Amino acid sequence: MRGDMLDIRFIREDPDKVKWACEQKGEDVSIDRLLELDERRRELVSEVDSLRAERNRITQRIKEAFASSDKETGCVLREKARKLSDAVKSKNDELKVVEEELNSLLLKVPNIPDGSVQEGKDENDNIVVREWGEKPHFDFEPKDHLQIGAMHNLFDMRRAAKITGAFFPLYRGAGARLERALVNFMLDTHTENGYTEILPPFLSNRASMTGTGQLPKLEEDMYRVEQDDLFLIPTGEVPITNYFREEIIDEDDLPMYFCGYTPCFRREAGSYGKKTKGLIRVHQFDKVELVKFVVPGRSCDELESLVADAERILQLLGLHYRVVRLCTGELSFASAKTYDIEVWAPGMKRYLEVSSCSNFGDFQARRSGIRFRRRGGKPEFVHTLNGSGVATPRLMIALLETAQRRDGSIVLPEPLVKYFGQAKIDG
RNA sequence: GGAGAGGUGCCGGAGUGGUCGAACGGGGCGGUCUCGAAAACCGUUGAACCGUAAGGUUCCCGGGGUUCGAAUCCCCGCCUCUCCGCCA
Repeated sequence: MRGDMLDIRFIREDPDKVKWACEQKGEDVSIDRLLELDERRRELVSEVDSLRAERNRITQRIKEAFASSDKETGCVLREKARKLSDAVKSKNDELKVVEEELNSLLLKVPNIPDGSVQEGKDENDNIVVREWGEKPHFDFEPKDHLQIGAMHNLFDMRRAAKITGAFFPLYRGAGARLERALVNFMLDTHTENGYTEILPPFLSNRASMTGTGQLPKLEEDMYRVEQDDLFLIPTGEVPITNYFREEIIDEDDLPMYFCGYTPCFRREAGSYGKKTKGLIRVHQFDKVELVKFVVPGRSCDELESLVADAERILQLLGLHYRVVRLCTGELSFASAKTYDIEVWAPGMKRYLEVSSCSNFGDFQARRSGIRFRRRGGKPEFVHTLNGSGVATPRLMIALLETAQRRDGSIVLPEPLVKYFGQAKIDG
């Protein structure tokens, strides 16, 4: 359906489409400059190649000359080869400069929205594609998670701020145990459903961050360990997707499904004060991530089932939610198509995004060199997908607010009981 | 952190300045044989870039350097292994 998008060839063939994508996603990249560089690059490559070809021919003759003790010819040729080598070098340096700029521009070109995504500017253009369950009714005024948390001493944001800084969470007692229970419940649910569990490193290097598309754009949004040039992962997507960076996967091994628990670290630069009460927006949160590697033709269907797999968590917990298809303007840099899952938090009286499920097409695979080979064929890029299945803080918010009773106790949904160890939080 | 060893194709493993994109073995693929299979035998089997093509160029962990010429020599980095130290 879609070709080799974001391949330089694709950009060459359909620059308008790429420009449109940049516009839709609000990315400022000069495609014209990029094409200019591309053309210059090809010119230089030809020049360097033919210079080298000639150099190689002479080099061969030098060998022969010396082998037949024709020192004179040998020396003359050697002088000639030396000059050619110098020429190769300077042309090649020129080429490197061009390639460097070309490359850095290329890395800033966003993925192209899939044809099934509606055009739009902001969240008002997102489309609710379905809802599950309904908003619970209370015969009392439901408390929000902060009130509930305070009542049962589940978190302590104030002291967490002392330890680290504002907006770092700290769970305690039943709160900590509930967090742990949720993570385990989700992991078990997904592994029973065919996902292989991964527990990856929580820091990633620059190459990995570039591979999944966090870099270069989001450098400022990530915590960075300067000394080692590593980044704290903003999502489990990064380490899990990069698991296969620079590899050629056997076709028979596809599709591959992985899930993994990781904490996620986000600086959330500039977002203070923006609906950031309590646990809703924090610098560190836990998440179970789902990642798929699939054959190109399958990724559309795989996205639908990925969303369904994430939804299952909320269904099992009996939480009302809706699924939203993001418009072009709301898509992330790397995404071709994204569904958000928003769970209803009765205390906050609003929907909270707990999952974002995306099809990246071959965008990430291309950047990270993740390929597969069909029988007897040439390597091709896989398609990658991922989604949260799901993020805990907001899940916990929705759960606490939904499961509260008039007396302030929390009655846990049945599937969670064996993980939590008891059916109720009270007293 | 200290001392050594090493990173070569899908895998194992040669190669230590030209004739090497790379011996040899295994695997894969195709074929012969067979009722079929195994075995045996024969053939084939890396990737990227430029080019309509013919063809050319590059790649032996990554980056620099020496040289007419580097997988092969030198320097830096990354990674792996062994030993010592330290530590959860």
